[in-house]
Amino acid sequence: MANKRDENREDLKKRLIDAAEARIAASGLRGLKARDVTADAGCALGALYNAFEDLDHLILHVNSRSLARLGAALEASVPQGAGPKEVLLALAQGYVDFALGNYRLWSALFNHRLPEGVEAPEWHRAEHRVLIEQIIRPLGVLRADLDEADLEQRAKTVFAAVHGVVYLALTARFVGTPRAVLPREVAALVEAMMRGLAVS
Amino acid sequence: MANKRDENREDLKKRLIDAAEARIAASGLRGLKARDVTADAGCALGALYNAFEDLDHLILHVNSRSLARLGAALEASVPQGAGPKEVLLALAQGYVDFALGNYRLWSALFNHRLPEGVEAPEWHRAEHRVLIEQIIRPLGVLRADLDEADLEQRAKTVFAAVHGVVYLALTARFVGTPRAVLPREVAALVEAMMRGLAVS
DNA sequence: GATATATTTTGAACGACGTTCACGAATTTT
DNA sequence: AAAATTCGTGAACGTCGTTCAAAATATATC
Repeated sequence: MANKRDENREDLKKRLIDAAEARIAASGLRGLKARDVTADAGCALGALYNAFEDLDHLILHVNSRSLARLGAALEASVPQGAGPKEVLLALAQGYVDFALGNYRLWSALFNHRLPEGVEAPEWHRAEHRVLIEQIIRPLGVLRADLDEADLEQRAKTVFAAVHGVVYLALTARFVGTPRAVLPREVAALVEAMMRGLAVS
Repeated sequence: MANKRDENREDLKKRLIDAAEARIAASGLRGLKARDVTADAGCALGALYNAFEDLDHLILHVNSRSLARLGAALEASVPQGAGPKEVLLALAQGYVDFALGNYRLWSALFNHRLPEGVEAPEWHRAEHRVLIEQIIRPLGVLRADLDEADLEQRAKTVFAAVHGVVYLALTARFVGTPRAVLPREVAALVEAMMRGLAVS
């Protein structure tokens, strides 16, 4: 059997991702240290570089999990048999709730940067589709005139607008919305966008 | 005269900020190294810590300059004697242009983080007002029903929404809008927001 | 203007960090 | 069971931000 190796390998990877996820959730991307993670995972410092290309790629795997959880949370937040406006409002509030409830992991999703010139692997880029996937259908109902490509582009814009409000509220201490009024402001934004979109 | 000291001090500070600004503009926040900056400024490594509390506070001063330039750019982008909608559209496009034309300095504005628990000084937080200052008046015309506090809050939301689209387009390679369609999408967003806002 | 005092400049040294690598242990193949 | 391959190990390296004692310079005092 040539798979004791693979088993151990996969097991180590999982332990490392678990440990990294816990560290990020507890103290943010900045609090993630190779020595801590490997100690938590019960392996030597160098073993990390056997399992992953480097620390950045370990973070990519943590972010991969977060995107899956976010996708599931958004799906669960959509009410059954509701109109497009209710769906979009519910998605936005679901996004706010996820960001508030998983602040450091959500923040790692958008604050992590690979070194200049290094591109994220395609499998990871594809995972970001959950961010706009659920927006497309209800938006398509409001904007039956747009073709598929324009619709997808407009969904990205709608997501980015909501994300911008949430992001500045939670991470940029300067022009940010206080947390208490964040749900209200996001709702106002989505409602305004929908009213505006539906007409044109 | 007790000010040869102060003169030298201010001169060194200026040289350090100049050097840091050039380094950030050339290679981003990540490319900013204490040894490079002090070499560029023509002083010893330790002198940086005499002039500023640490590297983070030097970056704060670079960001301070960027905010001033951004404020001036936004002011210049507003057409004379135009209606509120034209003003808001022009401000948004001015913001896009500034971000595109000063990418790394603009990006430093939002990607720089102080260590956990350290707050930016009040003078610097106040400088961020340029981001919403010009939005308030035209928005107040569209929403005469809002009181001052709500108006300011709504202006932050409008800024954050536009910023979100620009930010994801320029820095998040995943769900980002291609640069070519960014002006169009920002215009669509602002128009939709205004139509929606004007009604409610 | 000379001496004393206060401040600043200097760069070697420190500790933290990500990453590498030669070696020994473990696993797979023959 | 021996040979070959792969993996785990942790000391060592280079880079970084930051500190600090000594040297240099500026100010204050007479």
